[in-house]
Amino acid sequence: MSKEKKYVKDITSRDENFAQWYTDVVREARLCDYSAVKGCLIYMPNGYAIWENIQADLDRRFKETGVENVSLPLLIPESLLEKESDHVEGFAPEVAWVTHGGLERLEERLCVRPTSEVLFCDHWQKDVKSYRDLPKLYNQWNSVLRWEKTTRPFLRSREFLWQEGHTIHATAKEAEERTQMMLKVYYDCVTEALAIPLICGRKTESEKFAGAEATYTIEAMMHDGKALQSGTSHFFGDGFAKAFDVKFLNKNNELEYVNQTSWGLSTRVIGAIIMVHGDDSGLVLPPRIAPTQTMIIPIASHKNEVIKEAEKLLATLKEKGIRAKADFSDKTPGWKFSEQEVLGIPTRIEIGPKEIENKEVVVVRRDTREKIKVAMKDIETELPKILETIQKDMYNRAKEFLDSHIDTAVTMDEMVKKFKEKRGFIKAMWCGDKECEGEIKYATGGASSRCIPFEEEHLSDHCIFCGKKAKHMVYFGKSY
RNA sequence: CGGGAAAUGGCUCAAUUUGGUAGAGCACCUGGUUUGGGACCAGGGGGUUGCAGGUUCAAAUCCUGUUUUCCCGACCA
Repeated sequence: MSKEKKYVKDITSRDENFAQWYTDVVREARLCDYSAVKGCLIYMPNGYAIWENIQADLDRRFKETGVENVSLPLLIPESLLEKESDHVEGFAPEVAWVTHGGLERLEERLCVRPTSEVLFCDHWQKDVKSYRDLPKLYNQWNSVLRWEKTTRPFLRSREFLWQEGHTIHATAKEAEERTQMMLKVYYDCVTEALAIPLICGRKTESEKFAGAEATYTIEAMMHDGKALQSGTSHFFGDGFAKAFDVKFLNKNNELEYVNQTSWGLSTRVIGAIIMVHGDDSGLVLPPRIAPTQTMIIPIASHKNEVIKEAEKLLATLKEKGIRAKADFSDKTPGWKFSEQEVLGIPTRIEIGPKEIENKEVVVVRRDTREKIKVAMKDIETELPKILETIQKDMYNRAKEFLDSHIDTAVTMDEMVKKFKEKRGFIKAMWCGDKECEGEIKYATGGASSRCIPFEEEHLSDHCIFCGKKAKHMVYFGKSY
């Protein structure tokens, strides 16, 4: 990988300085720009279009499970935020406040939503009367604000775009099922559309969401071996319902509290796409969510014949539903090749006098740079196949990377040594104690528990830190 | 939030050490020649140096504050 030929200048080598490489790719691919306020991003067309495609894919999946979209306000009165104590405690350090309306000081300050559980509860408290009103399966696409200290484009910003789903149910069982169902939706979307392999499972007590009974997560591994929590789904039981008095009459005419869930996935996954698939030439986008799937590059584009053929090709591909563009500018072909690569466009099609003569085109894959000659008449059926192959190959390569960077450890010495020598995750047994979790993090220089997988392996009988009886197998890793 | 670095045209940087009124390459615009891995020639437009104060005859340069960015750490549903 380190010998990888660099076709694009101005991007730091990935293995030389991963953090700088990330920043360079974001800038060179023109995904976002900084604004006057720290941590508040300008999503530029290239970046926003990726998000729109992720939205479209997820939204479709949500609706298939009966979810409806709604829109709740931006502001939350302080008194409302304070109703659920764990929740406030968790979010208090990172909320921003509106204190004035015009020139006058407000009687009660308003927080800019860091998440909207309390707003949904407040609404449902009034709206829900009977078991016939349940379940409510709501989602909103919006942005939220969390006053982070350290910010990085997409990975951790103060304002970020996401969707937050909120549901209430008559029974805990139904809510718990919904929690896992939505995690599965995330898993399917991220693995299928974003070609990012995942591990998933339950968060430990100390890592779960403020106010939740259980938090489930999908975790991806970046190229530097660090974990990125890419989506979470929470089961609340009736904790919020009790705090907000959200009750309904069941069939026996008895008042009961509802059971609640919430789940979110943010523009952070764009960071994951960059760090899982990108290389030293820039972005590499999975075909399914790439805003442009193929860039037609006419060669010797001053020739009428070439332009005419390229235009015909463009029309044919668009007709077929492929997101195709053509670059008819007077830049040189070499420039256009580099541009296609920086932007991560999955394929380019080279078409020049030679191709026209032979009634063929050259398709070049972004991920492997493989050149494929395709007969002109077959391109509309061949290109979709090539795009599908790229999608699969990208997933498989990332999966291979993930699998080969997961190790196991039975003793602390072994774990510390392995974290020092190799990037990635380490599976280990754990007694369930918060203290051991903290000690492991300290001893390894920052590896936290990522999740307790749904299917645990038995590596030993004892907790890796304290040696007491092990309760769970946990994935540990350094994270973003 | 701590430690370090930085902020000069869209980008990368020079001029800062030793104060003297901002320069280059790339990008952009016009015309021409080019066109198979970031083309070439000629001409042109664009910045008072992140912001606010201070010192000085004079500040990109020195001082103070502040904002933003980057790197490392802490924190982070």
